[in-house]
Amino acid sequence: MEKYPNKTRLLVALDCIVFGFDGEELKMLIIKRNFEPEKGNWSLMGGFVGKEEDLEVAANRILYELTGLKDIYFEEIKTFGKVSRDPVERTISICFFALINIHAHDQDSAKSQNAFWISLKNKPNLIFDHNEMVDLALEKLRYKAALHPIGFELLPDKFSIPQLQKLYEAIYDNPVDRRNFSRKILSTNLLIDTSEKDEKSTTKKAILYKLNQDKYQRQFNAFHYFISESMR
Amino acid sequence: MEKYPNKTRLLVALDCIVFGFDGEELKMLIIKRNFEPEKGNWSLMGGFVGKEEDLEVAANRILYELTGLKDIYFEEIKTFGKVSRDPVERTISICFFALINIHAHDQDSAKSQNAFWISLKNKPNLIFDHNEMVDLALEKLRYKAALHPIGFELLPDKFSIPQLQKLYEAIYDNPVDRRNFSRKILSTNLLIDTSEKDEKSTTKKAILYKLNQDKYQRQFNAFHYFISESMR
DNA sequence: TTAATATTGTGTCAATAATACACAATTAGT
DNA sequence: ACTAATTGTGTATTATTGACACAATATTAA
Repeated sequence: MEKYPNKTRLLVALDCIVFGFDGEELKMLIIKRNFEPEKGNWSLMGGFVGKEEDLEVAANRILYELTGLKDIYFEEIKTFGKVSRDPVERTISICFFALINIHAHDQDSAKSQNAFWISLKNKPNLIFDHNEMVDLALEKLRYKAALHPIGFELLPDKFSIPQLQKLYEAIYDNPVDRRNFSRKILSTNLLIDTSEKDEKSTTKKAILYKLNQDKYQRQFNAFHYFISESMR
Repeated sequence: MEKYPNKTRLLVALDCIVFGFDGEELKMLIIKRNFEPEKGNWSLMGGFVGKEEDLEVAANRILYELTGLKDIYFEEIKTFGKVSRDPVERTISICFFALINIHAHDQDSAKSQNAFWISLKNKPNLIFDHNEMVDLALEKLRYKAALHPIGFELLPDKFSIPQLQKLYEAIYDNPVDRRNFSRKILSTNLLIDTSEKDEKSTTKKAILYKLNQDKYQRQFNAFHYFISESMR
């Protein structure tokens, strides 16, 4: 089994920031720990990598345990590896963030993990280096969403442009010009008019669009400049 | 020592793609292995993370062993963790790329590691998943260099705009319009005219510039769009 | 000494994109 | 039908990009 002699073997964990959007604020899932160490304190969802488990498989497993969802959009951020980052025993943690439609996840899965949605603005203190992880995740989300059509992952299948705008305003905590935003989004040709309207609205009902999945996947890595530099 | 019971501990390695530029072509350092496994074959420079060694410290150690340089620019790419990626024993590898001035590194350090510079265009087959790592490193370098002034890390302290242009042409394997490139670079105000000239040139000698270090560090994360989308 | 050659620095112009706005249309509730 | 809130679309100005031309500098060879 151990064929490289005299080498150190370490615990390898994954920790995940799950972002969601409720129509008003950017939210994330955190866990109230009901186990030691740090029982009762807040942490990110995580888990150890199994002996015969690929890293990607472990990430999907952890996201599934938390949300009951498969094929979630997620992205690696950084591997945290300070010697004493976990005071119990040295653990390397591969940190990633995931984006989900907040209304689509399984409530029971979240409950079983003791998970709660909180607004990024009221984030409590988290254990270990998890605060640093969240800061980096938000930074990466902002970076990525400014250039690539990543925001759609946080919305339902059908959504209006005002909804999308509110999402961007929540991500960047900054107002966006309605007219210019709409023009930019429509010029990408990523949206298909469903000819339905947003019935939730109390005044003029906005047109609901869906993603052009083909184009979305083909052009995902293209630059779009959704958000101007000064706002990021 | 082992305080999380029943959990798997894994070997944790680092593997590094070191890029350099000789004035004509984009190059990288690879190792001819004189040890088993895969003795005689080509691989990336790497090493295991020590028992009491921070990840960042290990990365700097490995880069120092290879190049004799400290404070090198490097950036994490991804952590590779397929179960059977190392056929000898399961090993997680944190992959990163580094950029150095090819003329500044220590030849003896490279020799002691059995390292050689090769052009990206003549890259031989590498062991394990190292080919995949190089592909990803090049992709990340192209992405990053298109938006951020990362290219300067590959040049000497004093360099001309034509030199910088040749570097970008090498990175993207594509010709660049001289006039527009020059305008774009100068408009960033990142360059300071040293009022010296490039004596290597056989015709009109180009002006040598140096980096405005202050501005470089302050605006590193600003978007610059050095390279148009169609070229990346 | 001058002409030829290669390369560098700078300039122009049209097309495109970004920014800052204004106005008309839709819907629910008075 | 009038009001209030919100949505969809338009327009004028400014800034940036992309395609191109030309003059200046340095070396080499006639």
